[in-house]
Parts: sequence; C-alpha cells; structure tokens
Amino acid sequence: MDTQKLADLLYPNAKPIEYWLEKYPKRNLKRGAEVTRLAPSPTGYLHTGHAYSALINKLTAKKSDGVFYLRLEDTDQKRLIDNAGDIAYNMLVSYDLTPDEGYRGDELPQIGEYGDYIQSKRLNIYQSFAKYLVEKGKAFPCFCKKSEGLEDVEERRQKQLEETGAIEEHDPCRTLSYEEIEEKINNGEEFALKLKSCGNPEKTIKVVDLIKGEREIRENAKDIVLMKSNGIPPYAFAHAVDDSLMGTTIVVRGEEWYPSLSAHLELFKALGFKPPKYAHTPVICKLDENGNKRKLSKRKDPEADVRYFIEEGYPKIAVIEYLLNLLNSDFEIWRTNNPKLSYKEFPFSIEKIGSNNPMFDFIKLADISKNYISHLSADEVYAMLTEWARRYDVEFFKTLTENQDYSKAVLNIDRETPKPRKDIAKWNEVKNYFDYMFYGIKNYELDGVDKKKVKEVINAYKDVYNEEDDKETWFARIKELAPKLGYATDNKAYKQNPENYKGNIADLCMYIRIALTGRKNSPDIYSIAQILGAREVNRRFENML
RNA sequence: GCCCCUAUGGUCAAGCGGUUAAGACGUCGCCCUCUCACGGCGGAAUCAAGGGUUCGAUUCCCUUUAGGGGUACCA
Repeated sequence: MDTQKLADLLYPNAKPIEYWLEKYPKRNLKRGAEVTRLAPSPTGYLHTGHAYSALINKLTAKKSDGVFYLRLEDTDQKRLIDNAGDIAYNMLVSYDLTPDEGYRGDELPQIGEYGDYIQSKRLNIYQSFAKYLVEKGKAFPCFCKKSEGLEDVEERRQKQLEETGAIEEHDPCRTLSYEEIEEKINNGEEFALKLKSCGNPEKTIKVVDLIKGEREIRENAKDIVLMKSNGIPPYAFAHAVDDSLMGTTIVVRGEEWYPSLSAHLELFKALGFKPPKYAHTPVICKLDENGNKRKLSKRKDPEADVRYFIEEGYPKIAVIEYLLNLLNSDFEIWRTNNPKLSYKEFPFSIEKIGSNNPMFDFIKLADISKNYISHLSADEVYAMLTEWARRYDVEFFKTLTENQDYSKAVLNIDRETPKPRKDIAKWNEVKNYFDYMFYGIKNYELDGVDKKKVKEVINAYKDVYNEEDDKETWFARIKELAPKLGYATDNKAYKQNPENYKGNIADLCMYIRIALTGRKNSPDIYSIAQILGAREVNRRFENML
C-alpha cells in the first residue's frame, strides 16, 4: 500500500515532524541532570499518590540540578472536572512541591520552552507524529465500533473469551485496503488510529526499571490506539510524544503502568525516539473493612485527597516526611541524626524505594507529626495553628488572635526545652486539648475523686498560693502544706502505709490540677497557673469551693 | 481465562549465601515524676507453605497459596 498517500488522506494538514523537532530542541542541561515530571489528569483533586510521586520527581530533579515540570493530561474529555488542574498545581505549591516548569494553574502563565503543557492544546503535534507513523507503515486507521466505558469493555472481553478462548491482539482493520479506507473516509466515517504492532509476545526484551531493577518483559503485540476517533490521543501516545519532545529523562509512575511498558517501548521505537528511564513506584494501600489490602480509593478514603491533611491540620512537612519515610526507610534514621535539617537535605534515592505496596499508617503519621511539632518554637506553632484556624475554625482563630501573647504562652508550655512535649499531632486537636486555657472549665472530671478532699485541699492551698513564686518555691510550698493536711510527701512511705495518709502529694497536686483545669491530666500546673494569672487562679479556686 | 508485580513481627522495613535476623511506630513492663506527655531501660512479636540448588538458605530456582495490578477510543 502507498502509505504516503494514506497518510495524506488521513491527515492532510499535519505539519511534518521536523517542524516540532526543531521547535523543541534538546535541553541544554549539565551532564547527569534529570528531567522529571508529574502528569496528572485533571479528573478530581490531587491524590495522595500524586504528592508521593511529585516528591520523588522533585527530589530527583533537585538532586541532579535538573528540572521538574508539571503537565496536564486532559485527554479524557468525559472525566474532566473544572479547576482540577488549578487545584492540583496549588496543592503542589502548598506542599512545597512546586514544579520548576510547566503548567502553573489557571491564573499564572506557564513557564518553559517546551509547552504547551496541557495536552489538549497539543493536538496538532500529535497529528504530525500520527501522520509520520502512517507514512512509515506503522499505523493504520480502524473503523470498528468503540467500547464505551469499563462495563462495555468487560462485556466485550467476556464475549471474546467465550468465543475464541483468547483476547485478540491484532486488529481486524489492519488489513483494510487503501480503497476500502478511502471509501469509509469519504462516507464520513470516523476512525481511530492504531499501532501496527510488529512485536512477538513469545520473545522478551530486557528493560531496566529504576526501582524494580533489570527485568525481562514480553514484547508487545497489541495494536494499541494512538489517536481516538475524536482526534485526541490516549495516554500511551501522548506519553511517548510529549516525554520525548519535552526531554523527560525519568518517568516516575505507578506500578499499574508496568504491564503496558512494552507497548510504550514499541511506540518510542516506532517514533524513532530513545525511551526515558522508568521508575514504577509502589502504590499506597490501606486495609479495608474486610481486612484486605487495597489501593487508596478516591471514593472511600478521605486520606486519598491531599486536602484532607490540610483540613485536619497535619503540618504539611509532617505529611511529606511521612511519605518520604515510606519511600526511603532510612529516612527516619537520618532524621534522628539530623533533627534540625530540612528533609530536602536528605540523600534521597529512587533506587532505595522498596517494591512493596505500603499501607497508609495514621499512627506513624501522627508520630512523625508530633515529633515535628515538638521541635517547633511557640511562635512557629502559633503561626501554623492560626493559619489553619483562620480557615477551618473561625471561633478558635478569633480566640487565638485576640490575645496573641497569652496564646503563645499556652503553646509554649514545655516547649523549647531539651525534652519537649509531644502531644499535638494536628492542629484540630489543640482546641480541645487546651480548652480550659481558652474557654474556662465546662465540666470537671471527678469520677473516682472525693470532692470533699478537693475542697479541703483547695481551701488550704489558696492561702499559700503566691503568683510571685518561682517553680521551686511553688513546689516547696505544696510540700510544706502536704503533711499539715495529712498527705505524704514521700512516695515510698506512702506506699508502705497508705492508710496513714489521706493520699500522697500526687493526689494533692491532682486536686489543684482539677481546680485549675477541670482535668486529672494536663501539662505542668505551675506553668498553667502562671499563664492564667493570680486573678484567674483564685477565681478558679473559689469556684471549686 | 491470560499476563505482570509483590511476599521478613500488628504496621513501615534493613538484609542482598554463613547475622544472637537492624531500626522506627505500636504494644507490654520497669525507672524518672505533681498527673499526662517527654525521656531512660527492658520484654513479647517476623523470614507465607512445600520442594529443589548448596557444606550451608530469609537470601538463588520451581510449585502452591495469598494480596495487588493489567488485559479500554480511562489515566
């Protein structure tokens, strides 16, 4: 068949590929610089998996003085959601995963010489390369009825399995003659362009995956779709064309793409491009209600949306460090040895990524978060907390900002010391945790507590309480008071003969704590009393009597 | 159905032919202590099963099992 004639029939107006090859010359980067990219499809919010791979991409590019860019893969018209691209970009920015190049949301202009970075704006480019493949006899038009949606596909697959016992890989339309094609085109029939695969699945090829290592995979034999009948390419073709033209050196993508790798490699070969390096990453999973491991699901799992962590008030760095810990498990050792450094200093390596699909662990995340927060100064905590509250808890925001110094003092309890408290994992916990400092005491935790004893203690203690005391004097006074009221100051003595005492000094302190906070547990009561101030302390004592 | 990937404690995982099988989270106990948290010390808990290869397998090969993924004009 005259493939040039066919190419002109199918794509009469396409530019020759040389035009694009000239327009997008090779990148001029230093040796070893890696070009990575995140290429989400704007079909919803930014998935936690996206943040995970953005982190890999960003760190890899940074480490090699390369480029990390963002491209929007909006080739599925049916699933597009307004603003999804914009949200994705802004989420990346807010997690400090800002791309160096590419699409930057709907407000800002794109950066970079290799645009457009939105695939739907690149249709003429794909057309050129589609035409090129037809010319080379490596692609053909297919006029078959298309499958619509997953159910349709499954039904068709089932039917084919029953009839032939296998799934047809070569497409029947590949043998159509020029005349037949011309007639269909003239009748206005729509066509999809397919790859005329020449692979043999009995043969294998060697590939190197940056995570999986050296592998042998079967050659591709499927006539995959290159251009859908609406003139838009599906993932594979857009991937091959864009990543070649944009100079991507490492493609980081989820493991679910691994089975289609051989098809992609055939495509690169057909196009005459050198394929990039690949890194197929594990997929973050969770345990579902039946006890089975499954991929984090957009519909069922709130934590699949990176916005969830922001709403809950996890510090963004904590989330990133959790993900980093999943990627390179030696990160936490490094973190303990380098508590002050930014995670960006960590010697991240793609090769160290394990190949198991990890389970998302909130307990571990909370631990990382608590550690992170415990090392912040009160000013930093205040800043992050108010930023969160401004958006998600307006009442609390008002409270916090009405009296900044007071709020900071509360947040500073047991902070900025060698052994800081680790009790806050996310900002939405703070209000409940310190409500007695901000909103008074709503109810007293008194189960198992003898209220008479509380009154007795407070009644005596209020007279010796002195706001001016330093911490040691403060405690000395309590110690002095204890025996007078019948409380033990020596724990051992108390344990030996508890019947000789009304309680020990710990109980005495607990009563003071209850009067001041309404709770049996709280941070250091000396600090709390100091922050509350004598007036409020006395008021709370009176309240108790 | 077929194809691919994965398999070390409850979780994340080091390990890459010979180890008392790291470490972290969680859990339990003790110590510290005005409670809680922190911190310190210690304990329990893992190589999915069965075959090979080898002087020797957690490690290499095969089978089974389990889980995940793919098999779309979705990404």
